[in-house]
Amino acid sequence: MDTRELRYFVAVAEELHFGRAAERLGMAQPPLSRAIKQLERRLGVSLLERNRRGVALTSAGEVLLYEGRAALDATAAAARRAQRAGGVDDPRSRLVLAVKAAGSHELLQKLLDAYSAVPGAAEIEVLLCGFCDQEGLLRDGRADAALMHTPFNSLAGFDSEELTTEGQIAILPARHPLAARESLTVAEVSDVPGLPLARWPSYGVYPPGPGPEIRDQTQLAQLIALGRTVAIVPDSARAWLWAEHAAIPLTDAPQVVTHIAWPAHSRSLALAGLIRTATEQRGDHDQPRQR
Amino acid sequence: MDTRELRYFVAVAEELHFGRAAERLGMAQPPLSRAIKQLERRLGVSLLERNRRGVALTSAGEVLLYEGRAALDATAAAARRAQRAGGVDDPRSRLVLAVKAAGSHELLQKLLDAYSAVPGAAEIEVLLCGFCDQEGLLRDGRADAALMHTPFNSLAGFDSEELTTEGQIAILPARHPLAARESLTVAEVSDVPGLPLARWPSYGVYPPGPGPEIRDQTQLAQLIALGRTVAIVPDSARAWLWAEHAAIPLTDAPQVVTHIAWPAHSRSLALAGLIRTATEQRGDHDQPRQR
DNA sequence: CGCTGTGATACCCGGCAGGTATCGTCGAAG
DNA sequence: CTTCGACGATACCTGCCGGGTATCACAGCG
Repeated sequence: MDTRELRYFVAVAEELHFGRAAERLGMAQPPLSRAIKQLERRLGVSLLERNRRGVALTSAGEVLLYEGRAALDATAAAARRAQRAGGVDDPRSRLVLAVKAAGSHELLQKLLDAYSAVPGAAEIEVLLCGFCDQEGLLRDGRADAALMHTPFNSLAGFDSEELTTEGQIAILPARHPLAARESLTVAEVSDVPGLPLARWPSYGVYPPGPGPEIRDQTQLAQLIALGRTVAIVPDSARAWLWAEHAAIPLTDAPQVVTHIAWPAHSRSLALAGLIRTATEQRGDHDQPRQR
Repeated sequence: MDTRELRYFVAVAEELHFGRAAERLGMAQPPLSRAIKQLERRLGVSLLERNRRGVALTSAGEVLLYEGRAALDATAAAARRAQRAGGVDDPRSRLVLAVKAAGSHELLQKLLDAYSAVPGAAEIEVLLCGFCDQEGLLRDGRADAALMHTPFNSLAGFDSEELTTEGQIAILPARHPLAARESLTVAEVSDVPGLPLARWPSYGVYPPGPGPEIRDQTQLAQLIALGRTVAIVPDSARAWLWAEHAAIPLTDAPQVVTHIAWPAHSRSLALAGLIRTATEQRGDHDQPRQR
C-alpha cells in the first residue's frame, strides 16, 4: 500500500465527503473516487459505505483510518528525522522538546540549565505549544521529546520517565465567596451555581459541559478574573496567578505527574543524554515553589 | 515521502549494494539508483556515501533506515488490520496471538480456556514461532498480541501487562559432572571447559561466542543431549526435558517475566477482553509445575 | 418534474517509473 | 603502467497510470 492512497483515504474518511476531501487534497474529485476504489480492490475489503447523501465508514474503514494515521505519522517522522539528522552537519545535534506553554517553567528551566552543562550536549529547541497535542508532535517527528502531564496526556506508545508529582488547586475569582475557604473538593468546585468549570481539550477533544472552551492560559486567566469560570489546574499554575485570582487547594483531585516522554524506539545519543539529565535532576528537584 | 521510495532505500541500506538491492526488489539497477537520488534530493540530505567499491550509510541514512523500517511496518500493519477487520463479516472477530513455540504451554492453555469462556470472545489464532521476532509481528500487524519474555524481548513501544515471573535453570547433559550439583551460578555454567553456552537470537541477532547457534528448541535439546552445549532457560522449560538432560537451578540468573504485549494504540474490544482475561488469571495462576 | 448535490464513469493527456545500453571511475592484478 | 572487472551514474526510450475535464446516474426536495 502506498502513502498516497492512504493519505487520500484518510482525507475522505475524515471529511466523509469526496468533494471536500478532493479539495483539501488539492485535486479533482473523480481521480480521488478512483483511487479509493482501487485501494478497496487492492485490500479486498470495502472501506466506505456509499449511501445516498454522503459516505460512512465500514468497520474496516474505521480500522484503516486509525492505523493509517499512525502509519502516515510514522512515515512523516522518518522523513523529518532523517532530514534533521543530515541537515546541519554540525556534530552538535539538535533536539526538539515540546512543552505545554503554561507548564512548569521552573522544571524546564532547571532541566535546560543542567543539560546545557553536560559535555557534548545537543542544542535544545523548545517547542512551546498551548493545548496542542504533544503526542502528535512526537509521533510525526516534529518533536524528539515532550514534557507531558498525566492524567491529561496519554503515554501510550511512548517511553517515559516520571519527573515530578504535584497536587491540584482550584482557581477562583478572588471576589467569589468560595475564595475564602481553606480547601475545597472537586465536587464543590464542579458544581458552583453560575460559575461553570472551564473546559480544555483532552486527547484532542473538548469534554462536554456548560463552561467556556479554553484555548490558552491567558484566556483562562482572563475569564476567571472576570468571574465567568473556575478551573482546576496543577499546583505549579500558582506561578501565573493574577491579583484577581484565588488559589484554593483541592483535597481530592488526582495528582498530576510530569513525565518526559519520547518515541519508544528512539536511539539517539543526544536524547539519551537529555533523559539522563532529567531523571538525575529528579532527585534534587523541589516541588514548585508556592507563591 | 512515498512507501515505494522508502522500501527502495531500506533495501539498498540493508544490502549496501545497488545491484543486489535491485535484484531483491525485482527491478533493474538504474531506476533504483535514480529513485534513491531523487529521494535524497527531495529530503535535501545525502543518505548514502558512494565510495568506490560499495556504499555506506551517512548518519541521516542510518536514521532513515531505522525510522523507515518502523514506518513501513506501520503501513503494512494498517493494511493488514483493515483487511482482517473487513474480511470475514462475522461478528466474532479474530485475534492473532504470537507465542514462542517453546514458551509456557500451561499459561497459554489456561489463558485460552479462560478466554473462550468469556461471552462474545473472539476466535484466537495462535501464531507459534520459534525464535522469530514477535516484536516485528506485532509492529507490522501480523499479530494482535504476543506473550513476550523479558529480558529476552524488549517491550519498548508496546503496552503490556505482567503475567508471571519465573526463575531460570541450567540444562546440562545428564552425564556431565556438573549435573550432580544442587545448584549453580551463571558464571559457573558460562565457563565449563568443552561445553560452550548455546546462543540464540536476542533482539534479532546472535550474540558472539563459541557456542552453537540455536534455531529451535528441538535442536537445542538434541545438542545438549549429545553433550555439545549447555543452556540457561526459564524454569518452565522443564516441561520439555529429555531423560538425557539434567536441570539445575541457578542461584543468580535474572528472573524471566512473561508479559502479554500489544500495540500501544490498539482499540479493539476483543483485544481488551483478552487482556482482561489474562490479567485476571494472573492472580490464580500457579508457577509452572515442576517435573 | 426539474433542480441540486453527490459519487461514478468515460476518455484523454502528460509525466514518471522502469527498462536497455553505455559510460566513468576506481581497485586489483599482472 | 596497463588492463580488466566491478559498480554506480547517465542517457534515452516506452508504456502505464495518475490526474484532469466532461458527463452520467441517482436520490432527495420543492
